[in-house]
Amino acid sequence: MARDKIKIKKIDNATARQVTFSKRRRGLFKKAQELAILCDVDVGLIVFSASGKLSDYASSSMCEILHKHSIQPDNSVKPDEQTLDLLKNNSGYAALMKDYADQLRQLRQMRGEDLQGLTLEELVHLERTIDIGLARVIERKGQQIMEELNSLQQKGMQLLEENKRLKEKMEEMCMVEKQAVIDHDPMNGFHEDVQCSSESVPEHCDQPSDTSLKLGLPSSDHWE
Amino acid sequence: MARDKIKIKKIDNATARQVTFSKRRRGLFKKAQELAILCDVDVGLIVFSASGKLSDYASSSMCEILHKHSIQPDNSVKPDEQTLDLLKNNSGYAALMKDYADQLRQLRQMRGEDLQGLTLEELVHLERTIDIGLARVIERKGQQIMEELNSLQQKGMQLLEENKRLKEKMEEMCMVEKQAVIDHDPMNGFHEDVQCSSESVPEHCDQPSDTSLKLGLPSSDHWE
DNA sequence: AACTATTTATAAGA
DNA sequence: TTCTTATAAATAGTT
Repeated sequence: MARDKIKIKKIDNATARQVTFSKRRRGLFKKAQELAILCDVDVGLIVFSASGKLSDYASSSMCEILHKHSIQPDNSVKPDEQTLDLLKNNSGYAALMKDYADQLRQLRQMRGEDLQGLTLEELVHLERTIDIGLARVIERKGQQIMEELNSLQQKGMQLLEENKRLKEKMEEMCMVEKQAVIDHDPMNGFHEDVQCSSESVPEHCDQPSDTSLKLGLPSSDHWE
Repeated sequence: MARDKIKIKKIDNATARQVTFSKRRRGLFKKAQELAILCDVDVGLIVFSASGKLSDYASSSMCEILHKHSIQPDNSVKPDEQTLDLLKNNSGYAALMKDYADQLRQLRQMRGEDLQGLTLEELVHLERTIDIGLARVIERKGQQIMEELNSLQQKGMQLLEENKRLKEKMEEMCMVEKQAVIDHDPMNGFHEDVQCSSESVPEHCDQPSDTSLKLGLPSSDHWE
């Protein structure tokens, strides 16, 4: 672009190359900025020198531009690769994957899968681990059963009390009504039979049958 | 840069702006490519048009450039955010994390930890799962024990046979030697006592004691 | 880094 | 969008 026309290929002379790099890099960044301002668009430019030094320009924030770039629908394949690349070079991810694989193996082995490779000692250790876990689960199950039984019992008691109270109240009411009937309508005994039946269930009683269903008591082969 | 000099500020006329965008974008990408080739450096360029369409150039892969960018020491804060951002917006990672968390929970529960939140039904199911796993581990342990016992037994048999063969050979040799002694050195009976002792152990016998050590038989409280 | 002859990019117009 | 063209900008080689 001056004095001589040049071919676009790597400049052999290292010094000349470095000089050209400085000049053209400045020009490139200027052009990038001009484009962003003139046309009101987002521009991101990243340049690594031969020595690995970074220079970048971003009309907004490079982070935002990279993010936009990563979620462009057209590049739906790219960001995955990119993400994977970032992940693979990310020690945290590597550790996570290791943990994940390790966990999966342990879980499978606790379920009795993939036991072929284990030594007798490892099998014994695994058995003990499972045994301990099983004991804890059984203990917790027992507690849970006791809690639910107690809860049921309490509810039963409450219902009984409620029932008793209601009965008393009803009888009282019947007495009052009877008295009223005696006082004002001595010929009508109809009310007594309907309203004072001991079969009646109060409406605000919390579904007693439903509670026992929710308990879901285990079948006998699981009781300890 | 032509006909008229222009001020670097947003072009008001939308059409003119779009035209300039097209022209300058092409120029910018050309310059970027030239810089990369001439100076043998990595260049990455990202441009979003006003309508949000992306165009990019990367001398190597954009992926590589972004990665380099992300690990530049100066930008050590940025890439973390960026990586996290990418990760959070990446369904694969989200699924992995979900799996990971789920696995961890299952593993802990099989070990008898974190049981508080489980219902009685879940506890019963967990118990059955563990029970099945335990049964498999115990079965596999039994197999392993049988295998190792058989292996030991076989080795013992081999040793016995070897021993027997050696004894026979020795006796044979002693006979020959005796004969030779009788033939040529009737006064020397020394060799017989040393070389024909039945206590000798052949050198190529595979460490029999070591095998039993490796077996690592379990303590009695784990036998079924 | 500064200079300058040229090449290149591009603004405006078609 | 593309082509044209006058002119601004960029820059290769030199100092």
